Amino acid sequence: MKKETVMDNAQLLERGYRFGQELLAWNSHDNKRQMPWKGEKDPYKIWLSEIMLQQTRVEQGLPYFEKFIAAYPTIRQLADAPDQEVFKLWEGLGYYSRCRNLLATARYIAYELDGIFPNKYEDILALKGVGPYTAAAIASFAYNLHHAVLDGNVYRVLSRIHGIGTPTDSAVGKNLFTTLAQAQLPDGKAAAYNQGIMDFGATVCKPLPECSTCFFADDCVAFQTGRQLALPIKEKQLQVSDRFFFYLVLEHEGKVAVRQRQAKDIWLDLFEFLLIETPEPASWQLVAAELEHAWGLSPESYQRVGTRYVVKQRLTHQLVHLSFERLALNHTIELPQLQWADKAALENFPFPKAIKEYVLAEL
DNA sequence: CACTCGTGGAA
DNA sequence: TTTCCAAGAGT
Repeated sequence: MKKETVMDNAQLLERGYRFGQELLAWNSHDNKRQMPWKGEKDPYKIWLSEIMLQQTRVEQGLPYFEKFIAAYPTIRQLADAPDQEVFKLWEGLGYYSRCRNLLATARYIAYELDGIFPNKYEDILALKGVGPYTAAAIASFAYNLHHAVLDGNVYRVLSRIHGIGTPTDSAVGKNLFTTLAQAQLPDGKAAAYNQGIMDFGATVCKPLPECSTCFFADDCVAFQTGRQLALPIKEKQLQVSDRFFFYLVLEHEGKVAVRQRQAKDIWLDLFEFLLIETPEPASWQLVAAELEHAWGLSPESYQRVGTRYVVKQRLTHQLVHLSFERLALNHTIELPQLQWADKAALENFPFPKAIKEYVLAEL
């Protein structure tokens, strides 16, 4: 009901049309933002860049894009790469399910679709790791199909120019802005408009906006009513919980024991050391007891070497407290999913950022 | 569908 | 220091 109330507003639609025309002019003459994939028509490169930029700043994702294109110039080369090699290239970029889905989709296109990237919106949307935003981005940039992108920039721009206070992180808000974004997409200009509105949101209509340089300030409802800093509205506040990871870095004859995370949890598919997780900060006594109880490692079977290494890693919903303790074993042991790697070979394993930093600093 | 999945930079 | 949030998607 609310959606129709807004969409039936002729004033809003007219404002949206005017914004589209002025945005296209701005994009042609005043948009100075440059990115290596801008104007790119190779769907592989567009797809790769869009996956990498999900919830990721351009400056952070750009070096990864360059690395991937250098290593895998074509989608078939990506499809043929070993998992661990690709994860190693993705290491540090975060949201590692993107990497898993990237590989699955590359192999699907290379071998099920004979290397031909889909060119219909519904087929693009069906790809693993591709949602409404990425499908619209690929469809418009590669094929100029009439699909409007809706990302954080677009939410911000639309909520401000129209003065819409409906929370963008609500179901109602998502439907409303999806409909509105599509409704004001200029005919035949999907690629330029989509690129323009995201650049506009990133360089002018930023969280802290530069309204004095904005071409639309005179028509912007938020600016005219002094609400540009209050929009968009988000209603949900995220909860951050503490977790305590105690890593036992087992060493024997120049080798280190590592294993791959397999649970549906943070850092799925990445590597780590033998882990004891506790609900509260753990004392060495507690860890030593667990070490003996769970894996039969008595205090006589190892020596503590080096110093305790402690670090905190903040994730979106968690604050992980990591402790590392090096243990030199008298005898090697066999544990499920545990593999002994040469220290020099650790650089081939993809680790979470905090563990990689530990490896570089201490091993 | 509410919740979860990293990391880095800015305010 | 803490908080926000950035070219979102999967479940």
